[in-house]
Amino acid sequence: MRNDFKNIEKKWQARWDAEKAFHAEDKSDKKKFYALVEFPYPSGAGMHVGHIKAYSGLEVISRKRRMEGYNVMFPIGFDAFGLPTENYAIKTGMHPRTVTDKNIERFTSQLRRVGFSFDWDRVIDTTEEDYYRWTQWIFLKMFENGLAFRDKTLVNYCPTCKVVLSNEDSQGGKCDICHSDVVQKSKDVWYLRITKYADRLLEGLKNADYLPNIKQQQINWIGKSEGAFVNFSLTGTDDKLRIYTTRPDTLFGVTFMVMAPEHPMIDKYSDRIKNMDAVEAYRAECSKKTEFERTQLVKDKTGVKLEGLSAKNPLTGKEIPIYIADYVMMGYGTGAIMAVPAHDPRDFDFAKKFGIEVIEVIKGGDTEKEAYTGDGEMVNSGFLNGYTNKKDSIARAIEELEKLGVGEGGVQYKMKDWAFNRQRYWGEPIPIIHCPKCGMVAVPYEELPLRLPEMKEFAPGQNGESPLARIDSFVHCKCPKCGGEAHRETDTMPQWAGSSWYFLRYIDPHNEKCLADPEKLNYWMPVDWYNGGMEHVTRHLIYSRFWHKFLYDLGVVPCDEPYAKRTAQGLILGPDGEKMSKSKGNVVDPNDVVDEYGADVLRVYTLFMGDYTAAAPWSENGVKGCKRFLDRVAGLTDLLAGKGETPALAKSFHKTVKKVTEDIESMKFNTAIAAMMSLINEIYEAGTLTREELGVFVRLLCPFAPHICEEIWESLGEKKLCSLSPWPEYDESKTVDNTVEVAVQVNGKLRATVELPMNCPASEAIAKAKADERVLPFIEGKTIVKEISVPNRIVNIVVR
RNA sequence: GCCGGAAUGGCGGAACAGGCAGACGCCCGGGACUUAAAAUCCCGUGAUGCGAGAGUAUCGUACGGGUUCGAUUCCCGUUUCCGGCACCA
Repeated sequence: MRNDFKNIEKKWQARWDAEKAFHAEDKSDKKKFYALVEFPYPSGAGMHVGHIKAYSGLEVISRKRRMEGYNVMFPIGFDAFGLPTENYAIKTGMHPRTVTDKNIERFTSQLRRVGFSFDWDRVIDTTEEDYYRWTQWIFLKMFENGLAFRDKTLVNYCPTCKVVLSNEDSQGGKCDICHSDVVQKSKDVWYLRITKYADRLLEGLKNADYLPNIKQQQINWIGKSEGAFVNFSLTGTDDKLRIYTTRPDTLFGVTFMVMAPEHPMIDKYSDRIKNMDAVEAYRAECSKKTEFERTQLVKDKTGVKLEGLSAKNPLTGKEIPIYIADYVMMGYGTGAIMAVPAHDPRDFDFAKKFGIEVIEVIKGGDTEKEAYTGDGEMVNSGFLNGYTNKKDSIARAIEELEKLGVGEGGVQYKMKDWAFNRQRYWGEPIPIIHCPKCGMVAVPYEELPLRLPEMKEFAPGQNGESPLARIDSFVHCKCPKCGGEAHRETDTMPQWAGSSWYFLRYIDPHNEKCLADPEKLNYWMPVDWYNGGMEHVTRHLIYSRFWHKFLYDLGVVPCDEPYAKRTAQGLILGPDGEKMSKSKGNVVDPNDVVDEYGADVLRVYTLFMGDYTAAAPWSENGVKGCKRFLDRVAGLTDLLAGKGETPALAKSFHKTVKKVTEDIESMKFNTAIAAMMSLINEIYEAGTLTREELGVFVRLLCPFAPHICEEIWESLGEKKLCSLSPWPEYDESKTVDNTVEVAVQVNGKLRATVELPMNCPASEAIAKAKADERVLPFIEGKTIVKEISVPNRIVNIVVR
C-alpha cells in the first residue's frame, strides 16, 4: 500500500466524525478516564508545533485507554478572553467577538487536521455567555463568602497597556504583555483571598501524583515559612512594634529594627520623630522606585534612622534603634523586622553601612567579616546559650516568648492574595453594584450572565479606567437591595478566571441550571491525567486548585483536589536550538508539516524527537525520518503471507507490545516509537508477516499514527474502527529468550561474550566463561582471586 | 543568592534496583537501481594507534576525587547551561 496521506487522512477524519467515534458517554459501565490538556488561547498567529506536542501526549494515552476499554473523555476548548485579542481589535477596529470567532474557527480546523481524538461535542469557549455566566456565579459565591474583597493598595500599573497588573504579570518590573516599565499606583482593587487556602493548597500536594519538580515549584510559590511574631514595645508609648522572624532564637543578637517606608507606625508617631523631614524625603524617594528597582540595589542598602523613636528588646530590655529602609517590604510579614546583623547578610550590609553594632549569637563563622548563616552553638544569649540544634533553640525561644506574653509562634506565606481585576473590555464583567447606601451589592444570581455591553471603541480610558465606564447605560443601574440609584463595577476579570474551572464545564457543557450536573461531576471527577506546560504549573495550577477547593467547600464538586496526576511537556525549540519566536524567524507552522508530510508524521515526529518532558530542537530531517517510517508501515501490506505467527518474528512482537504498552504509560513515547521502528526493520529483514501480526502492529501504532493505521486495518478486512479495537496483548513468557549473550570480563575489562541458557546457574556460567578461548590468555598462569556472576548479564573474573 | 533539572558520537537522543555505553532516528561515506536526478534498497559509521586483511589494543558518558570485582548510573567537590523564585526577614 502507498501512503497516500492526503486522501487517507481526509477519509478517516470524516468517518470518525460521522460515527462520533470519540464521544464520551456520561453514563457507562466502563471505567472512566478523564484526560485534560490545557486549552489554547486562540491567538491570531494560529497553532504552533508546541500545541501539537502538548496535545499529542495525552492524545496517545487517551487513544490507548479507549482501546483498553475505558470510557474516555478527552475534551478541548478555548480560553479566549484576553489582551492580545483586544489589542488587535483596538488596532483594526474589529470587534473582539469577531476576532475571537475567527481565531477559534482557524484553531478548530487546524486541530481537526491533525486528527486529535477530542470529543467535539464538548467544546467550550470562555467568552460565551453560557460559560462566563458560571465564572461570574463562582465569583459571586466567593464574594458572598468573603473571599472576594476590595482593598486600596499600591498596585503595579502599566502605563502603556493602562492596566493594573498582578505581581506575576509584572515580573522583572516589566509588563508581561508589552514589556514596558511598570509603575506604582494607589488604587482600589479586587482581591481573591487565596491565602486563606494556602495551607490546604500545600497539604493537597502531598498525595497528588504530580511530577516532583511541579510539586516543588508550587511549594516554593506558596512559600510557607515557620517562625514567630514578636512584639517590641515602642519606648514612651503603649504601642508595640510587631515583627515576624524565622529565627526567634537570635533575639539576643538584635541590634536594630527596620520598618518598611510605608509602615503605618511612622505616620502615627510623626510628632515624636524628630527628623521627619529626612524620613519624608526618603519615603518620597522610595515611592518613585518600582518594586523592581527596589530589588535591584541589593548590595547598596539605604535607609534613615528614626530619631526619637526606639524599641525595647522584650528579652533583654535593651533599647534598640529603629530605621526605615526599603529592603523591608510592607507586603510580607508585618512590614517590620528585628535585625540580627551577625547572622543575616542583608542586616549585616545595613549595619556596616550605618555603623551599627554586630553581636554574634551563633558560633561558627567570623561575624566581623560577614554574616554567618550556618548552624552552631548559641552564645551571648542568656537562657539559649549552649543550644546547638536550630530546631530546639527556636522552640525554646518561642516557649519563652509565649510565657512572657511578648510573642508567639506563627507562619507566613510568600503567596499573596490574588489581584483579580483588569481595566479592560475583553473579560468577564465583575457582577457587583456599588450603591451609595448599601455599599457593594452582588448582582442577583438570576440576572447572570451580566453581559458585556456592545461597544465600538475598546481602548482603556484615562487613569486606567475600564472602557466599560464610558457606557452610561451599563454603569447606571438600580441597587438590587434598596432600589436606589447605583452604579456598576466596570472592571473585568483577569484572563486566569475562565481557566480556573474549565475542566468542570467539559463535564456538562450545555447545562443551563448549574455549572455542571452533580451526578456527572461525581462520575467524571477528578481529572485522571492533566498535561500542560511548565509555565502554568504555578499560577494556573494553583489558581484552579484554589477555586476547586472553594467549590468543594460549597458542596458543588465531589472532590477536594481537581487533578489526580499532572505532567508537563518540554518546549519545542527552533531548528537553531533557540526558543521559537516570530522575531527570530525560526517558527515552524504545523500546517506546513501536515501539507508536506501528513498529520501522522507530524504526530509521530513531535513524540519521537526526544524525551517528552525535555526541550528539543526541531529538525526537518528528523521529520523526514518519521515519514520514511510511516511509508514503510504502509508497505507492510505487500509482505502479507501465511497465518498465525511468523516464527522468526513471534518473540519480537511480544517484546514490542510489552515495551510500547509500558513506555506509553510513562510518557516515554520516543522509545515506544523506536521499538516499533526496530520491529519494522526486523519484519523487512524477514520479508514476510501474517495478517494477524500486521493487525497487532497497526493497533500498536494507532494511537500515534491513527490515519494510516485505520487504512491498513480496513484493508485487512476489518469493519470496526482500528481506533476502537482492543489494545494488543502480549504473552510475558514469550518475551523471554531461551538463551542470552553474557559478557565476560577479566578484571572489569570486556574480553568476550558467551551464549548461555536463560537463568544459567552461576557455577556453569563461570565455567563456560573460563573455557572461552578469548578469555583463556588473560587468566592462564594467574591466580583467580574472585569470580562474579550476575545471572543473564555478566561474568567477571578477577585475577592477580 | 535560593529551589529544581541537565551535561553521553558530527546532531536529536537510548541505556541508570551499578553489569557488553551509543538502541532508534538524522547527518555523512560507499554501492545497487536510473540516460540522469529525486525517491527507494543494501553496506559502513565514537576516537586513536597497530595490521595488507578478517582483526586487535588503548581511550572514551562536563571536570577532579572516592566507594566497588565493576560507575554514564552511587558519594564528595568543581564548572557550565536551562527553568522557577528572589532584599520573603
